[in-house]
Amino acid sequence: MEERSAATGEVALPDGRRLVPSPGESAGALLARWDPARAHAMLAALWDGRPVDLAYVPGTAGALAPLTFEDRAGWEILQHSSAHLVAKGLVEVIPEALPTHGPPTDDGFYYDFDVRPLTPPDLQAIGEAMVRSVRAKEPFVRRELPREDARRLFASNPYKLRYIAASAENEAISVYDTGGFTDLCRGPHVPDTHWLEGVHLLGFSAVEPTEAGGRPLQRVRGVGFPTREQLSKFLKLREEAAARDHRTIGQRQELFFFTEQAPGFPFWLPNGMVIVRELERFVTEHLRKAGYAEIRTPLLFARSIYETSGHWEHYKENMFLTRLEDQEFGWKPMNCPGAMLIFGSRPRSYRELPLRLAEFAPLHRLEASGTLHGLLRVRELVQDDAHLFVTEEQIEPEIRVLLDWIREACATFRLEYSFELSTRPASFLGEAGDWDRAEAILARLLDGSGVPYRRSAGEGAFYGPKIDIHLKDSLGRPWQTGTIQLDFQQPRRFRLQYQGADGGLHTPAVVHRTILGTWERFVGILTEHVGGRWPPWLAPSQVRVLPVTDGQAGTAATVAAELQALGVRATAGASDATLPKRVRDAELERVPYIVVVGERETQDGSVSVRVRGAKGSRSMSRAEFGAYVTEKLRRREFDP
RNA sequence: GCCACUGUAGCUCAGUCGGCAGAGCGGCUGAUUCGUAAUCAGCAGGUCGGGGGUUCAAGUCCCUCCAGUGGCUCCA
Repeated sequence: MEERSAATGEVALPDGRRLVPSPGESAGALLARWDPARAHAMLAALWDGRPVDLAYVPGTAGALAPLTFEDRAGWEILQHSSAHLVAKGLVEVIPEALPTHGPPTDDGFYYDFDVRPLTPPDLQAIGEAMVRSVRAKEPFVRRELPREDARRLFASNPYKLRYIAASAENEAISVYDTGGFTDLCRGPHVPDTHWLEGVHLLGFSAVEPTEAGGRPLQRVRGVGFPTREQLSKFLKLREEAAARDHRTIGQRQELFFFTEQAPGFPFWLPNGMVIVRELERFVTEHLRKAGYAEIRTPLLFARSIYETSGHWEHYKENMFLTRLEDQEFGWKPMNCPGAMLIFGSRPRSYRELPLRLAEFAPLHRLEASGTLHGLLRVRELVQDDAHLFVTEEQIEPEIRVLLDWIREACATFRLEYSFELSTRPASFLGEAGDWDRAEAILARLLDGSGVPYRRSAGEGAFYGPKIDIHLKDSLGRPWQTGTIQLDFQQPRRFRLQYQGADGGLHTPAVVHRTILGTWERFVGILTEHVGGRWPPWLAPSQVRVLPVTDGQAGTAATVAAELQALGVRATAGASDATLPKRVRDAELERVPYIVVVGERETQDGSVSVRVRGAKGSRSMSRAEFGAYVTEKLRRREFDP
């Protein structure tokens, strides 16, 4: 806590200095007096921990601190001010538009309007209006109004009236004027529109109406920077991110493709399949060590199975259904029913627990057409799935192992991840008490793991709470991959039992879990993460052996064959183009190792190796190179 | 599913006012035999997303369906 000065009107600053404001001196003026060198970067202030405008005049003693774009709070203020600028521009272009609200988000801001559907020319015109406002350097001026005046001011805007009605009786109603545009707002704001020089509109879309029966609102999204240089940097980063898009790389590297005739159903091409199989091997090796057994269960089940599992009631809309001889069947959207049936197929003993059953089967989910997104959201997918049938005591140690394994796996891929704890949804199976218990267990495990996590109330699966792992794509959008779900409901519904040491019959708990999630989404994320530069162990083509001329075609074939015998994916290239051209092709393919053999190498049994990402080439013996590569592959090293 | 936008050669894209469908890359053929990010020449390749309409004439205008993109909703 900031120490309050006893002396009336004395203002404490972050470095411990105290200043006495002259009458009417604003926070901005005080801060400029305190630190003139940094004054230009200050866009707002904290007064006793509360964000205020620089124009705010502190009447009493208190603590004052500057806010800049570098501070999260300052960043948000600039985003929010940018939203105001959008509203000003949009109302200039479409005077009958009703602004609703325009908050900052994780990565920018938006402003929602009740207005006819927008068009690209609208956006263009709005942008131009915003630029005019920025050039005019219009100040954000705060006014506080009596409620009645505020109601009159916004009489034509029911959304703003609702905010006024919802605000606390004792709260001042404040509005901000910006070059003739007035918006209801708590503030604070940047001093003037010139601060918004680096604002950039990202697009617009319809959003669901805030209330039933209302018409959809139009959302304009954007991001703000205090300077054009910072905006340019951002745009450049985005451009680079677009080049890493897995859909682009997947096409270039021939990893997968989609066709209009099967929307949302990926075709894995030979190169992509190499990656999937390597990932499968990576996970399967772990399963063997960690005491899992593998199973294979049907892709189709009669409706009654889903009625038992609860999917019929809670997931039917997302299922592909089909009729077989007058009976309704559904393609399985998850592997759990099959695992439940196997557990229940004969009497079980506590000695068999924990029973860990893994199944990598194709799953079908009828995702809405508008949500499909390359490999990141598909309708047919394969999870690295397993179900752990456990006693109550085994829950914690089993999940702890899973959390460790997730950390280890992410380290292998150098992926940054975050955990999310999702709790009981509105539509759930079983008793609230079971849920509380399960949620408490997961929370305790996460707390104990020391990894920060987010809590999402109401986001759990219908049968239990879960810990989700989130990975981000190249544009920073988060995607759920791995998941750990604790389920007391399905075992009960399937009447699963085991005989305990006490001779009695007990119902096991089930941990549903995936580590990488699905091959589809994981390969998609990983493609963007590595930008198509696959770690050698995953690279579809690991070594390209190039002869300098036809004369060394035999040498190239021999070298490639030697490497293949070591289990390396090596191919000998032809000499159908100039060497620089063939090197270029292999570089663009992101092959980790390009080996050149010419006359010299043929003579002395060496190879000239070009390692992806390294400058130049180096010479080594064939045996040395073979050992080098196989060691890289064995250790699953990230860099070649 | 909702809103907006987009769909032309394998890929990236041009195609003006409605008037003969184009380029680069890739592919194929030939020449070149090349020392670490593009050798040269020639050739092939198109139901202009599908269907319907307007028109003497449609890649271009209108309707409709499909798919994709960005959001929303939903979710691994």
